[in-house]
Amino acid sequence: MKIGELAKQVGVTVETIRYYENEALLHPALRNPANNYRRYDQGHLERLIFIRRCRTLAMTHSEIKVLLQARIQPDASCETINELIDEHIQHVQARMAELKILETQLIELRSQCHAALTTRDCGILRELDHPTDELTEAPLVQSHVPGSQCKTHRAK
Amino acid sequence: MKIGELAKQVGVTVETIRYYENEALLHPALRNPANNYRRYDQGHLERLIFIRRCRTLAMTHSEIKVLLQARIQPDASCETINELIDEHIQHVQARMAELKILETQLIELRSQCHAALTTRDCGILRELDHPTDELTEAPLVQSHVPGSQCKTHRAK
DNA sequence: AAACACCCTGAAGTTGCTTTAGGGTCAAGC
DNA sequence: GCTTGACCCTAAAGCAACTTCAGGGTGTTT
Repeated sequence: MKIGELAKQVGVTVETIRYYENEALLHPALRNPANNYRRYDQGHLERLIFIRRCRTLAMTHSEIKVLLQARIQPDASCETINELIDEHIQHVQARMAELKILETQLIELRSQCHAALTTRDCGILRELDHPTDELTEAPLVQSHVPGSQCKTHRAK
Repeated sequence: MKIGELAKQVGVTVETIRYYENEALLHPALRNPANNYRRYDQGHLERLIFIRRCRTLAMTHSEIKVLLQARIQPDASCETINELIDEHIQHVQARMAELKILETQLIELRSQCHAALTTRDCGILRELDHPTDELTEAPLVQSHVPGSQCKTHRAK
């Protein structure tokens, strides 16, 4: 099948597929010598689905590469896989803990101003300017809580 | 003071300070004509601390610009600020909800394999290959739960 | 005068894609 | 035979918030 059809079946854009080939997540497709179009088979399809499932689980490309490697070595031990997933769970949990702290701080901050005053009297700005306490030694967290704005582009 | 001292006082790297100037978060510093070194005053220091406090609350640069703007307009209404913080809190909460789902899925996945088997028999790979159920329509979440690996580079 | 800490600029790297620019291919309809 | 529109190709740039690198001055000490 051609790249567009593969994209539709898996629910990604063709750009993503080409990108994965560049990243060596997908094996380079065979090309139709006549027009240089990529040609995909069932193996590509299954591998791409696997990759996408890993991505929905928020794994990085390098993590996915480890799993892909394990996937084609049926006699190897799966200990690596277990460890990878365990670590990944810990990442997620650590991240949630950070966000929980962040939420608490933001709610506290928000409570400093309820009425619509002038900025001169706004407790929020005041707090940001002259931190009273707990916000002081917070972990520096990734901006704007990435992921929440994620677009889940599906091929149309 | 010179850039290195400012960096030390606030706890960021000098690169970050120069970057903020480029981003127009910080006003361009005056330069020492003799050697072109940047020269900072108390105003810069306070503004930088303000920015860093916003960053620890995971605000984006554009959000911070709004707050910085409000900060120097004491007679304006602070409604914008309240709305900004409210939206920001919602982002954080949405992100946490996503991660909670992710965690559930990962734990479920992990439960497929307890012993160290060969990959051939590993329930995790099997699950990733042939999704049984719930993982199927998950939201696509940012990779590797960004922020958890954050280094909080402090000037030394 | 060498050593070392500190300053400068500009560009590239990070992550996982998306978007843009510029250009071929192919099937259908006129 | 030619246009139209859908689909394919590559390479490069953009996004966020920095970090890192390359290459080169400055300033103080020994």
